[in-house]
Amino acid sequence: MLQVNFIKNNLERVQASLQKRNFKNTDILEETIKLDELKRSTQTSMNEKQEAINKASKEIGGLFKQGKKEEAEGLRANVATLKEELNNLKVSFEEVSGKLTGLLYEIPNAAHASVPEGSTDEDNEVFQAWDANMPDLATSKLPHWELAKKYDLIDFELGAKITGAGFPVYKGKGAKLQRALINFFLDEADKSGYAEFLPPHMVNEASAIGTGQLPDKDGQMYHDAQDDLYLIPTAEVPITNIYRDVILKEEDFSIKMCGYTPCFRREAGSYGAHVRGLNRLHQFDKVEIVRIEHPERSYAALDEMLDHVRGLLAKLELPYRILRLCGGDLSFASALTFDFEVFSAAQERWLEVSSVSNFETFQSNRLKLRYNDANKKKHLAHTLNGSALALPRIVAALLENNQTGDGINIPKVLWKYTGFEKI
RNA sequence: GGUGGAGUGGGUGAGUGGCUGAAACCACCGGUUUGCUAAAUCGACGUACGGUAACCUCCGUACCGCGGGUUCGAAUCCCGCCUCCACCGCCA
Repeated sequence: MLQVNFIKNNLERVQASLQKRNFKNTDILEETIKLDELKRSTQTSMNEKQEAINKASKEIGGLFKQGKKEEAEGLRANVATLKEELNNLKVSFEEVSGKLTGLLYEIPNAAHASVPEGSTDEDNEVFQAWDANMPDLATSKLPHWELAKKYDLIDFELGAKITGAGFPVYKGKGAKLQRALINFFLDEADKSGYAEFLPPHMVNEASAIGTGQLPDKDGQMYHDAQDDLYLIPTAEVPITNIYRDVILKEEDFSIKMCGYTPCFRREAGSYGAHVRGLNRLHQFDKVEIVRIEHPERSYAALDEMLDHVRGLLAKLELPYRILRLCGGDLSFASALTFDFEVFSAAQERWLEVSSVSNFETFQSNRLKLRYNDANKKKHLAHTLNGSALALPRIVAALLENNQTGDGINIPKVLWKYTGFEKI
Protein backbone atom coordinates (compact mmCIF):
# COMPACT_ATOMS: atom_id res chain seq x y z
CA MET A 1 0.00 0.00 0.00
CA LEU A 2 1.35 3.38 -0.96
CA GLN A 3 1.15 6.35 1.39
CA VAL A 4 -1.00 9.25 0.29
CA ASN A 5 2.00 11.50 0.74
CA PHE A 6 4.08 9.27 -1.49
CA ILE A 7 1.41 9.49 -4.17
CA LYS A 8 1.30 13.27 -3.87
CA ASN A 9 5.05 13.66 -3.97
CA ASN A 10 5.60 11.14 -6.76
CA LEU A 11 2.47 11.74 -8.75
CA GLU A 12 4.17 11.43 -12.14
CA ARG A 13 5.87 8.19 -11.29
CA VAL A 14 2.71 6.66 -9.85
CA GLN A 15 0.71 7.77 -12.85
CA ALA A 16 3.27 6.36 -15.26
CA SER A 17 3.22 3.16 -13.25
CA LEU A 18 -0.54 2.79 -13.55
CA GLN A 19 -0.19 3.21 -17.28
CA LYS A 20 2.56 0.60 -17.52
CA ARG A 21 0.43 -1.79 -15.54
CA ASN A 22 -2.54 -1.17 -17.81
CA PHE A 23 -4.54 -0.02 -14.82
CA LYS A 24 -7.99 1.01 -15.99
CA ASN A 25 -9.21 3.42 -13.34
CA THR A 26 -7.08 6.43 -14.20
CA ASP A 27 -9.01 8.76 -11.89
CA ILE A 28 -8.08 6.81 -8.81
CA LEU A 29 -5.13 8.98 -7.81
CA GLU A 30 -7.12 12.17 -8.01
CA GLU A 31 -9.96 10.57 -6.05
CA THR A 32 -7.53 9.39 -3.43
CA ILE A 33 -6.00 12.80 -2.91
CA LYS A 34 -9.44 14.42 -2.69
CA LEU A 35 -10.66 11.87 -0.18
CA ASP A 36 -7.54 12.36 1.88
CA GLU A 37 -8.19 16.09 2.05
CA LEU A 38 -11.77 15.46 3.08
CA LYS A 39 -10.63 13.02 5.71
CA ARG A 40 -8.22 15.50 7.19
CA SER A 41 -10.64 18.38 7.29
CA THR A 42 -13.20 16.12 8.97
CA GLN A 43 -10.61 15.11 11.48
CA THR A 44 -9.85 18.74 12.24
CA SER A 45 -13.51 19.43 12.94
CA MET A 46 -13.65 16.38 15.17
CA ASN A 47 -10.61 17.53 17.10
CA GLU A 48 -12.17 20.94 17.64
CA LYS A 49 -15.42 19.42 18.83
CA GLN A 50 -13.61 17.13 21.21
CA GLU A 51 -11.59 20.03 22.53
CA ALA A 52 -14.77 21.91 23.40
CA ILE A 53 -16.13 18.85 25.17
CA ASN A 54 -12.93 18.32 27.13
CA LYS A 55 -12.90 21.93 28.26
CA ALA A 56 -16.53 21.80 29.32
CA SER A 57 -15.93 18.60 31.24
CA LYS A 58 -13.17 20.21 33.24
CA GLU A 59 -15.36 23.17 34.01
CA ILE A 60 -18.15 20.90 35.17
CA GLY A 61 -15.79 19.20 37.55
CA GLY A 62 -14.76 22.58 39.00
CA LEU A 63 -18.33 23.77 39.32
CA PHE A 64 -19.38 20.63 41.16
CA LYS A 65 -16.59 21.13 43.62
CA GLN A 66 -17.71 24.66 44.27
CA GLY A 67 -21.25 23.42 44.75
CA LYS A 68 -22.58 25.32 41.74
CA LYS A 69 -24.89 22.56 40.67
CA GLU A 70 -27.20 24.53 38.44
CA GLU A 71 -24.42 25.96 36.31
CA ALA A 72 -22.95 22.52 36.00
CA GLU A 73 -26.24 21.08 34.83
CA GLY A 74 -26.44 23.77 32.18
CA LEU A 75 -23.04 22.89 30.86
CA ARG A 76 -23.95 19.25 30.83
CA ALA A 77 -26.77 19.99 28.46
CA ASN A 78 -24.30 21.83 26.25
CA VAL A 79 -22.00 18.88 26.17
CA ALA A 80 -24.84 16.63 25.14
CA THR A 81 -25.38 18.61 21.93
CA LEU A 82 -21.66 18.83 21.29
CA LYS A 83 -21.43 15.09 21.62
CA GLU A 84 -24.18 14.57 19.15
CA GLU A 85 -22.40 16.76 16.65
CA LEU A 86 -19.19 14.93 17.32
CA ASN A 87 -20.85 11.59 16.74
CA ASN A 88 -22.14 12.76 13.37
CA LEU A 89 -18.62 13.81 12.43
CA LYS A 90 -17.30 10.47 13.57
CA VAL A 91 -19.71 8.64 11.32
CA SER A 92 -18.66 10.58 8.24
CA PHE A 93 -15.01 10.28 9.23
CA GLU A 94 -15.28 6.51 9.40
CA GLU A 95 -17.01 6.46 6.06
CA VAL A 96 -14.44 8.66 4.34
CA SER A 97 -11.56 6.90 5.97
CA GLY A 98 -12.90 3.49 4.96
CA LYS A 99 -13.32 4.62 1.36
CA LEU A 100 -9.82 6.04 1.33
CA THR A 101 -8.31 2.82 2.63
CA GLY A 102 -10.31 0.94 0.01
CA LEU A 103 -8.81 3.07 -2.73
CA LEU A 104 -5.30 2.76 -1.36
CA TYR A 105 -5.68 -1.02 -1.33
CA GLU A 106 -6.49 -0.87 -5.03
CA ILE A 107 -3.42 1.10 -6.05
CA PRO A 108 -0.51 -1.13 -7.04
CA ASN A 109 3.05 -0.25 -6.18
CA ALA A 110 4.78 2.39 -8.25
CA ALA A 111 6.78 0.54 -10.87
CA HIS A 112 10.49 1.28 -11.09
CA ALA A 113 11.51 3.48 -14.02
CA SER A 114 13.29 0.53 -15.65
CA VAL A 115 10.15 -1.62 -15.81
CA PRO A 116 9.38 -2.17 -19.49
CA GLU A 117 6.01 -1.52 -21.11
CA GLY A 118 3.91 -4.55 -21.84
CA SER A 119 0.85 -6.46 -20.83
CA THR A 120 1.70 -10.18 -20.72
CA ASP A 121 4.61 -12.43 -19.90
CA GLU A 122 5.55 -12.33 -23.59
CA ASP A 123 6.49 -8.69 -23.15
CA ASN A 124 9.01 -9.35 -20.40
CA GLU A 125 12.51 -8.18 -21.20
CA VAL A 126 15.23 -10.79 -21.44
CA PHE A 127 17.63 -9.16 -19.04
CA GLN A 128 20.24 -11.86 -19.27
CA ALA A 129 20.04 -14.49 -21.98
CA TRP A 130 21.59 -17.96 -21.91
CA ASP A 131 24.26 -18.01 -24.56
CA ALA A 132 26.07 -21.22 -23.69
CA ASN A 133 25.21 -24.71 -24.88
CA MET A 134 21.89 -26.39 -24.20
CA PRO A 135 21.83 -29.98 -22.98
CA ASP A 136 22.12 -32.34 -25.88
CA LEU A 137 19.63 -35.12 -25.24
CA ALA A 138 18.79 -38.20 -27.20
CA THR A 139 15.52 -38.17 -29.10
CA SER A 140 14.16 -40.68 -26.58
CA LYS A 141 14.25 -38.03 -23.84
CA LEU A 142 11.49 -38.24 -21.26
CA PRO A 143 9.64 -35.47 -19.41
CA HIS A 144 10.25 -35.41 -15.68
CA TRP A 145 6.93 -36.94 -14.71
CA GLU A 146 7.83 -40.04 -16.70
CA LEU A 147 11.32 -40.10 -15.27
CA ALA A 148 9.83 -39.76 -11.80
CA LYS A 149 7.76 -42.84 -12.47
CA LYS A 150 10.52 -44.80 -14.18
CA TYR A 151 12.92 -44.35 -11.27
CA ASP A 152 10.21 -44.32 -8.57
CA LEU A 153 11.07 -40.83 -7.32
CA ILE A 154 7.75 -39.05 -7.13
CA ASP A 155 4.25 -40.51 -6.90
CA PHE A 156 1.57 -38.08 -8.02
CA GLU A 157 -1.29 -40.57 -7.84
CA LEU A 158 -0.41 -41.53 -4.29
CA GLY A 159 -0.43 -37.85 -3.30
CA ALA A 160 -3.81 -37.46 -4.97
CA LYS A 161 -5.10 -40.40 -2.93
CA ILE A 162 -3.81 -39.06 0.35
CA THR A 163 -4.64 -35.42 -0.21
CA GLY A 164 -5.49 -34.41 -3.75
CA ALA A 165 -3.99 -33.34 -7.04
CA GLY A 166 -0.97 -31.12 -6.67
CA PHE A 167 0.32 -32.80 -3.50
CA PRO A 168 3.00 -35.21 -4.68
CA VAL A 169 4.68 -37.86 -2.56
CA TYR A 170 8.46 -37.95 -2.90
CA LYS A 171 9.99 -41.36 -2.45
CA GLY A 172 13.44 -42.83 -1.94
CA LYS A 173 16.06 -40.96 -3.90
CA GLY A 174 13.36 -38.46 -4.89
CA ALA A 175 12.81 -37.60 -1.22
CA LYS A 176 16.55 -37.48 -0.56
CA LEU A 177 17.02 -35.14 -3.51
CA GLN A 178 14.50 -32.76 -1.95
CA ARG A 179 16.31 -32.80 1.34
CA ALA A 180 19.65 -32.33 -0.41
CA LEU A 181 18.47 -29.30 -2.35
CA ILE A 182 16.97 -27.68 0.73
CA ASN A 183 20.22 -28.11 2.65
CA PHE A 184 22.31 -26.95 -0.29
CA PHE A 185 20.21 -23.79 -0.69
CA LEU A 186 20.29 -23.05 3.03
CA ASP A 187 24.04 -23.54 3.22
CA GLU A 188 24.58 -21.23 0.26
CA ALA A 189 22.33 -18.59 1.81
CA ASP A 190 24.27 -18.92 5.03
CA LYS A 191 27.53 -18.39 3.14
CA SER A 192 26.06 -15.22 1.64
CA GLY A 193 25.27 -13.92 5.12
CA TYR A 194 21.57 -14.66 5.43
CA ALA A 195 20.49 -15.56 8.95
CA GLU A 196 18.41 -18.71 8.98
CA PHE A 197 14.88 -18.85 10.37
CA LEU A 198 12.42 -21.67 10.63
CA PRO A 199 9.17 -19.76 10.94
CA PRO A 200 5.59 -20.92 11.51
CA HIS A 201 3.88 -22.35 8.46
CA MET A 202 0.63 -20.66 9.33
CA VAL A 203 0.11 -16.94 9.81
CA ASN A 204 -2.61 -14.73 11.18
CA GLU A 205 -4.53 -12.13 9.24
CA ALA A 206 -2.32 -9.22 10.32
CA SER A 207 0.74 -10.92 8.85
CA ALA A 208 -1.02 -11.73 5.59
CA ILE A 209 -2.04 -8.08 5.31
CA GLY A 210 1.46 -6.94 6.20
CA THR A 211 3.13 -8.51 3.20
CA GLY A 212 0.19 -7.82 0.88
CA GLN A 213 -1.41 -11.23 0.46
CA LEU A 214 -4.59 -9.78 1.92
CA PRO A 215 -6.86 -8.33 0.85
CA ASP A 216 -5.58 -8.39 -2.74
CA LYS A 217 -4.96 -12.11 -3.11
CA ASP A 218 -7.62 -13.57 -0.89
CA GLY A 219 -8.58 -16.98 -2.21
CA GLN A 220 -5.04 -17.93 -3.20
CA MET A 221 -4.19 -19.05 0.30
CA TYR A 222 -5.55 -21.99 2.22
CA HIS A 223 -7.53 -20.64 5.14
CA ASP A 224 -8.44 -22.30 8.39
CA ALA A 225 -11.71 -20.61 9.28
CA GLN A 226 -11.89 -22.18 12.72
CA ASP A 227 -8.83 -20.36 13.99
CA ASP A 228 -8.64 -17.74 11.22
CA LEU A 229 -5.14 -18.74 10.16
CA TYR A 230 -3.63 -19.00 6.71
CA LEU A 231 -1.20 -21.58 5.41
CA ILE A 232 1.74 -19.62 4.09
CA PRO A 233 2.08 -19.30 0.30
CA THR A 234 5.78 -18.45 0.78
CA ALA A 235 8.24 -18.00 3.63
CA GLU A 236 8.30 -14.33 2.70
CA VAL A 237 5.15 -13.86 4.76
CA PRO A 238 6.28 -15.09 8.19
CA ILE A 239 9.88 -13.97 7.75
CA THR A 240 9.16 -10.42 6.62
CA ASN A 241 6.59 -10.13 9.40
CA ILE A 242 9.33 -10.65 11.94
CA TYR A 243 9.86 -6.95 11.41
CA ARG A 244 6.23 -5.84 11.53
CA ASP A 245 5.81 -2.85 13.88
CA VAL A 246 9.54 -2.48 14.33
CA ILE A 247 11.55 0.72 14.35
CA LEU A 248 15.15 0.16 13.33
CA LYS A 249 18.27 2.23 13.73
CA GLU A 250 20.24 3.07 10.62
CA GLU A 251 23.11 0.88 11.79
CA ASP A 252 20.79 -2.13 11.90
CA PHE A 253 20.91 -2.36 8.09
CA SER A 254 21.34 -4.57 6.15
CA ILE A 255 19.06 -7.21 7.54
CA LYS A 256 19.44 -10.48 5.67
CA MET A 257 17.27 -13.47 6.49
CA CYS A 258 16.50 -16.78 4.90
CA GLY A 259 14.37 -19.77 5.61
CA TYR A 260 13.08 -23.02 4.25
CA THR A 261 9.36 -23.70 4.36
CA PRO A 262 6.81 -25.65 2.44
CA CYS A 263 4.54 -23.31 0.48
CA PHE A 264 0.83 -23.79 0.03
CA ARG A 265 -1.09 -22.31 -2.87
CA ARG A 266 -4.63 -22.98 -3.96
CA GLU A 267 -3.81 -22.06 -7.59
CA ALA A 268 -7.51 -21.87 -8.33
CA GLY A 269 -8.21 -22.03 -12.03
CA SER A 270 -4.93 -23.54 -13.20
CA TYR A 271 -5.31 -26.64 -15.30
CA GLY A 272 -3.91 -28.20 -18.42
CA ALA A 273 -0.70 -29.59 -19.86
CA HIS A 274 1.43 -26.73 -18.59
CA VAL A 275 0.71 -27.63 -14.99
CA ARG A 276 1.60 -31.31 -15.38
CA GLY A 277 4.00 -33.02 -13.08
CA LEU A 278 6.01 -30.63 -10.95
CA ASN A 279 5.21 -27.57 -13.03
CA ARG A 280 2.53 -26.30 -10.65
CA LEU A 281 1.69 -27.70 -7.23
CA HIS A 282 -0.48 -26.90 -4.24
CA GLN A 283 2.36 -27.72 -1.89
CA PHE A 284 6.02 -27.29 -2.68
CA ASP A 285 9.30 -26.58 -0.94
CA LYS A 286 11.23 -23.37 -1.21
CA VAL A 287 14.13 -21.53 0.37
CA GLU A 288 13.49 -17.83 0.48
CA ILE A 289 15.84 -14.92 1.05
CA VAL A 290 14.50 -11.71 2.55
CA ARG A 291 16.18 -8.36 3.03
CA ILE A 292 15.30 -5.19 4.86
CA GLU A 293 17.26 -2.27 3.58
CA HIS A 294 17.89 1.42 3.76
CA PRO A 295 16.10 3.03 0.79
CA GLU A 296 19.38 4.22 -0.64
CA ARG A 297 20.77 0.72 -0.67
CA SER A 298 17.82 -1.38 -1.72
CA TYR A 299 18.65 -1.57 -5.41
CA ALA A 300 22.23 -2.52 -4.68
CA ALA A 301 20.78 -5.23 -2.44
CA LEU A 302 18.58 -6.39 -5.30
CA ASP A 303 21.69 -6.81 -7.44
CA GLU A 304 23.35 -8.84 -4.72
CA MET A 305 20.31 -11.09 -4.57
CA LEU A 306 20.45 -11.62 -8.32
CA ASP A 307 24.09 -12.60 -7.96
CA HIS A 308 23.25 -15.05 -5.24
CA VAL A 309 20.64 -16.80 -7.37
CA ARG A 310 22.93 -16.78 -10.41
CA GLY A 311 25.50 -18.58 -8.27
CA LEU A 312 23.02 -21.27 -7.26
CA LEU A 313 21.98 -22.03 -10.81
CA ALA A 314 25.57 -22.04 -12.04
CA LYS A 315 26.53 -24.53 -9.36
CA LEU A 316 23.59 -26.71 -10.31
CA GLU A 317 24.82 -26.48 -13.90
CA LEU A 318 21.41 -25.52 -15.21
CA PRO A 319 20.88 -23.29 -18.24
CA TYR A 320 19.00 -20.22 -17.10
CA ARG A 321 17.97 -16.77 -18.14
CA ILE A 322 16.80 -13.70 -16.30
CA LEU A 323 13.75 -11.68 -17.22
CA ARG A 324 12.85 -8.19 -16.16
CA LEU A 325 9.10 -8.28 -15.72
CA CYS A 326 7.04 -5.85 -17.73
CA GLY A 327 4.35 -3.64 -16.21
CA GLY A 328 1.56 -6.05 -17.03
CA ASP A 329 3.30 -9.04 -15.47
CA LEU A 330 4.68 -7.23 -12.43
CA SER A 331 3.02 -8.24 -9.19
CA PHE A 332 0.79 -5.79 -7.37
CA ALA A 333 3.19 -5.12 -4.52
CA SER A 334 6.46 -5.05 -6.44
CA ALA A 335 8.33 -2.09 -7.87
CA LEU A 336 10.81 -4.18 -9.82
CA THR A 337 10.98 -7.94 -10.29
CA PHE A 338 13.46 -10.22 -12.00
CA ASP A 339 12.38 -13.76 -12.77
CA PHE A 340 14.87 -16.59 -13.19
CA GLU A 341 13.91 -19.35 -15.58
CA VAL A 342 15.70 -22.64 -16.14
CA PHE A 343 15.46 -24.57 -19.35
CA SER A 344 13.76 -27.89 -18.95
CA ALA A 345 15.20 -29.84 -21.83
CA ALA A 346 12.59 -32.55 -22.35
CA GLN A 347 9.61 -30.24 -22.09
CA GLU A 348 11.66 -27.75 -24.09
CA ARG A 349 10.31 -24.95 -21.94
CA TRP A 350 11.65 -22.24 -19.71
CA LEU A 351 10.38 -22.73 -16.17
CA GLU A 352 10.26 -19.97 -13.55
CA VAL A 353 12.27 -20.99 -10.52
CA SER A 354 12.86 -17.69 -8.79
CA SER A 355 11.35 -14.28 -8.52
CA VAL A 356 13.44 -11.55 -6.95
CA SER A 357 11.68 -8.30 -6.09
CA ASN A 358 12.13 -4.93 -4.49
CA PHE A 359 8.93 -3.77 -2.81
CA GLU A 360 10.41 -0.46 -1.75
CA THR A 361 8.01 0.92 0.90
CA PHE A 362 4.90 -0.89 -0.30
CA GLN A 363 5.12 -3.63 2.30
CA SER A 364 6.84 -1.61 5.00
CA ASN A 365 3.98 0.88 4.97
CA ARG A 366 1.56 -1.87 5.87
CA LEU A 367 4.06 -3.51 8.18
CA LYS A 368 4.86 -0.22 9.90
CA LEU A 369 8.48 -1.13 9.44
CA ARG A 370 10.54 2.02 9.87
CA TYR A 371 13.94 3.29 10.83
CA ASN A 372 15.18 6.36 12.63
CA ASP A 373 17.63 8.50 10.73
CA ALA A 374 20.41 10.54 12.31
CA ASN A 375 17.92 13.31 13.11
CA LYS A 376 15.59 10.82 14.81
CA LYS A 377 13.14 11.18 12.00
CA LYS A 378 11.27 8.08 10.95
CA HIS A 379 11.20 6.72 7.43
CA LEU A 380 9.81 3.54 5.93
CA ALA A 381 12.41 0.89 5.22
CA HIS A 382 12.59 -1.04 1.95
CA THR A 383 11.81 -4.75 1.81
CA LEU A 384 12.99 -7.26 -0.76
CA ASN A 385 12.74 -10.96 -1.24
CA GLY A 386 13.56 -13.69 -3.65
CA SER A 387 13.32 -17.43 -4.06
CA ALA A 388 16.62 -19.15 -3.62
CA LEU A 389 15.21 -21.42 -4.80
CA ALA A 390 11.85 -23.07 -5.37
CA LEU A 391 12.41 -26.80 -5.60
CA PRO A 392 9.92 -28.47 -7.93
CA ARG A 393 10.94 -26.92 -11.21
CA ILE A 394 14.59 -27.23 -10.29
CA VAL A 395 13.96 -30.92 -9.79
CA ALA A 396 12.09 -31.10 -13.07
CA ALA A 397 15.00 -29.51 -14.93
CA LEU A 398 17.62 -31.58 -13.12
CA LEU A 399 15.84 -34.82 -13.98
CA GLU A 400 15.17 -33.90 -17.57
CA ASN A 401 18.47 -32.27 -18.42
CA ASN A 402 20.68 -34.88 -16.79
CA GLN A 403 18.95 -38.01 -18.01
CA THR A 404 21.05 -40.56 -19.80
CA GLY A 405 20.21 -43.95 -21.19
CA ASP A 406 21.00 -45.63 -17.89
CA GLY A 407 20.11 -43.11 -15.21
CA ILE A 408 20.13 -39.50 -14.14
CA ASN A 409 23.32 -37.69 -13.17
CA ILE A 410 23.29 -35.58 -10.03
CA PRO A 411 25.28 -32.34 -10.24
CA LYS A 412 28.54 -32.59 -8.41
CA VAL A 413 27.72 -29.85 -5.94
CA LEU A 414 24.90 -31.98 -4.51
CA TRP A 415 26.82 -35.20 -4.02
CA LYS A 416 27.76 -34.54 -0.46
CA TYR A 417 24.09 -33.79 0.27
CA THR A 418 22.50 -36.69 -1.59
CA GLY A 419 25.04 -39.36 -0.79
CA PHE A 420 24.66 -40.62 -4.37
CA GLU A 421 25.92 -39.36 -7.72
CA LYS A 422 23.38 -40.95 -9.92
CA ILE A 423 19.78 -42.07 -9.92
C1' G B 1 -10.31 -27.18 26.99
C1' G B 2 -10.99 -25.67 32.69
C1' U B 3 -9.66 -22.51 36.92
C1' G B 4 -6.86 -18.50 38.98
C1' G B 5 -3.40 -14.24 38.34
C1' A B 6 -1.27 -10.51 35.27
C1' G B 7 -0.66 -6.93 30.93
C1' U B 8 1.00 1.02 32.36
C1' G B 9 6.53 4.87 28.49
C1' G B 10 13.19 1.72 26.20
C1' G B 11 13.24 -1.24 31.27
C1' U B 12 11.52 -1.82 36.54
C1' G B 13 7.17 -0.02 38.60
C1' A B 14 3.32 3.61 41.27
C1' G B 15 -1.38 4.98 40.24
C1' U B 16 -9.55 2.65 42.21
C1' G B 17 -13.39 8.50 38.50
C1' G B 18 -11.43 15.14 37.35
C1' C B 19 -5.34 18.39 39.83
C1' U B 20 -2.37 11.84 35.45
C1' G B 21 0.49 11.95 29.13
C1' A B 22 0.97 9.53 33.46
C1' A B 23 5.08 9.46 40.19
C1' A B 24 9.77 7.28 41.32
C1' C B 25 14.01 4.64 39.85
C1' C B 26 17.14 2.70 35.88
C1' A B 27 18.77 3.22 30.81
C1' C B 28 19.51 6.71 26.83
C1' C B 29 20.73 12.01 25.38
C1' G B 30 22.79 17.06 26.55
C1' G B 31 25.45 20.34 30.13
C1' U B 32 28.61 21.13 34.57
C1' U B 33 32.45 19.05 37.52
C1' U B 34 36.78 15.75 37.46
C1' G B 35 44.06 14.09 35.23
C1' C B 36 41.49 9.47 32.04
C1' U B 37 37.78 5.71 33.20
C1' A B 38 34.27 5.98 36.89
C1' A B 39 31.45 8.83 40.23
C1' A B 40 28.69 13.30 41.41
C1' U B 41 25.32 17.01 39.82
C1' C B 42 21.77 19.82 36.68
C1' G B 43 18.55 19.44 32.60
C1' A B 44 15.93 17.28 28.72
C1' C B 45 13.66 12.66 27.80
C1' G B 46 7.03 8.68 24.39
C1' U B 47 4.26 7.84 19.82
C1' A B 48 0.67 8.85 15.97
C1' C B 49 -2.52 12.11 13.50
C1' G B 50 -4.35 17.02 12.48
C1' G B 51 -3.74 22.52 12.32
C1' U B 52 0.49 23.08 8.13
C1' A B 53 3.68 22.96 2.13
C1' A B 54 9.14 22.03 4.63
C1' C B 55 12.74 21.59 9.85
C1' C B 56 11.92 23.50 14.56
C1' U B 57 8.49 25.88 17.71
C1' C B 58 3.54 26.27 19.10
C1' C B 59 -1.71 24.59 19.50
C1' G B 60 -5.23 20.56 19.37
C1' U B 61 -6.75 15.34 19.40
C1' A B 62 -5.81 10.30 20.41
C1' C B 63 -2.99 6.49 22.81
C1' C B 64 -1.88 2.87 29.92
C1' G B 65 -2.67 -5.23 25.74
C1' C B 66 -6.97 -4.89 21.72
C1' G B 67 -12.23 -3.66 20.80
C1' G B 68 -16.80 -1.94 22.67
C1' G B 69 -19.77 0.33 26.81
C1' U B 70 -21.15 3.49 31.31
C1' U B 71 -20.20 8.84 32.62
C1' C B 72 -20.27 15.84 31.79
C1' G B 73 -15.35 13.36 32.63
C1' A B 74 -12.04 6.62 32.43
C1' A B 75 -5.25 4.04 33.04
C1' U B 76 -9.07 3.68 37.04
C1' C B 77 -15.94 1.10 36.56
C1' C B 78 -18.64 -2.71 33.10
C1' C B 79 -18.65 -6.33 28.77
C1' G B 80 -16.04 -9.15 24.87
C1' C B 81 -11.38 -10.65 22.94
C1' C B 82 -5.94 -11.43 22.76
C1' U B 83 -1.34 -12.51 25.05
C1' C B 84 1.66 -14.08 29.15
C1' C B 85 2.29 -16.79 33.97
C1' A B 86 0.58 -20.79 37.40
C1' C B 87 -2.22 -25.19 38.31
C1' C B 88 -5.52 -29.03 36.21
C1' G B 89 -6.97 -31.93 31.69
C1' C B 90 -5.08 -33.75 26.95
C1' C B 91 -0.80 -34.74 24.13
C1' A B 92 4.17 -35.41 19.83
